[in-house]
Amino acid sequence: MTEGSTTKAGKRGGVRGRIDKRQAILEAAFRIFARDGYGQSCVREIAAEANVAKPTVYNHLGDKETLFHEAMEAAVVRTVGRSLAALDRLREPEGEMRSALEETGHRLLKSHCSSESQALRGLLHAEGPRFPGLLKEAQRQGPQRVQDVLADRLARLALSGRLTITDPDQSSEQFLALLTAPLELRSRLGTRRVPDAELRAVARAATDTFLRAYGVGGAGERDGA
Amino acid sequence: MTEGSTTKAGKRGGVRGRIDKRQAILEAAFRIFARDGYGQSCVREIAAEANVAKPTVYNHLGDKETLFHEAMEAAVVRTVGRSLAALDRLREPEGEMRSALEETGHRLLKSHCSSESQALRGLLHAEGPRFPGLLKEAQRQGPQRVQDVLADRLARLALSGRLTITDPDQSSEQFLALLTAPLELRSRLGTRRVPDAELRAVARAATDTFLRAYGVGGAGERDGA
DNA sequence: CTAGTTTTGAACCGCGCGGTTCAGATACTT
DNA sequence: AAGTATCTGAACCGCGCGGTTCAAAACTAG
Repeated sequence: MTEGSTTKAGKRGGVRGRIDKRQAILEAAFRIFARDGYGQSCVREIAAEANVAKPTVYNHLGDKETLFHEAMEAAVVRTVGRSLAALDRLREPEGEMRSALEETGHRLLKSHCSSESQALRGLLHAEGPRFPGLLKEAQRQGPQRVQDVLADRLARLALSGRLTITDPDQSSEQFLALLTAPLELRSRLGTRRVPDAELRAVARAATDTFLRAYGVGGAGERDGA
Repeated sequence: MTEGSTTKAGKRGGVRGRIDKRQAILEAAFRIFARDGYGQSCVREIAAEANVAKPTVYNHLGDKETLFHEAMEAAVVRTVGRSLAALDRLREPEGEMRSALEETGHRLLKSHCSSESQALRGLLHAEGPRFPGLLKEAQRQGPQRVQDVLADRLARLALSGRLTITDPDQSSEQFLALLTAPLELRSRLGTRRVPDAELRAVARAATDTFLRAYGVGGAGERDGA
């Protein structure tokens, strides 16, 4: 990525043909890989999905492996942005802690459950062992970054006396755990679509527990309603 | 493992044995599938791993798909037992709540991080979408069962006044979330071996947070030491 | 021992894959 | 206009796969 516009940049694209083939190929590749898995995907079909001839694929990306590698990296970049954006709500939240956390959680979950995110995690899980470098990178600038940024936010909130956490990294890890882990089972490893109401419920439950443990006052804010 | 002392030595049999070929094949198949993924595995190699001729594989299990299906189901059965066993510690725990939860959590994590469990989850994640029936069954009698049994235990503890939870199912879900989710990142999706000390730390942190939220007294037991 | 079942190795088949080649079509540049 | 870089379709190659066949072997039962 980042070097997309080297030589052939900046054309206006007709609906067909002159768009940046490379990106079209990478997106199509990700779709096919996500659907069939790496081993079951064939380059032919990827080319078809991208509306491109097979040699074109091999011109832009020499190899099925590097095609996969590149398609995955692109997907990581696309995905991580949405998760990080969800955390913006936590910088200097105005209302009460509960609603800020709950909404942040809900946004994180929506990003987490987007079909692209789920497909990405599935593929990483599936082919990660065969692409250790890719896996490491993806984790570092994906979930790890989200967790770090959230830790920063939580630390600020603790400093301003709105949370009673002492280890922001651990709290961040655990808040994310309370959010995402339940989805594993509920979405059947990403196979089932989870209705938004359920996401909201999970976010609410996570926030509840988190505030019970780390809300101001130490006793947590028991919420009867 | 477990293949070392089979009963092949009973007769003058050479290298090949009279063991239940079928099980040997299933175990070998799981090993190869786990290592290479479904699409990249070839039956030839599975047969070799099982010390068996290729037609024998097709005699016992007619098809690569059903071979996979069956191997996975066997692995599920093998795995779930270990996790359920870890929960035994929670029936009428004698000491304090903290140590019981912590040790239970640690055992669950050890089971969760066993190479077989990790491989199983990886394969489910990888090929689940192509085997929806298998995925559903595996989830139902795997994680779902663990979560349900834990909920039972927690409910008993709440009833006897040792926890202040109101929704055992949710608490079970969240305790498991606090345990397993952090491992996703730390083990790099099961690629990295996590040292036992780290498992202990995660179990401790999970227990800490859980008790802060649901320990007796509502305020949770803040534990300095 | 005989009779019967299972396992074995090796050869075989058809197929679809990853990857390449090439001549011709297409689009941008000047 | 010509010139250049790219894209295209189709054919092609070699290979290894899933799956089968078969006759010889190994083992079991009686």
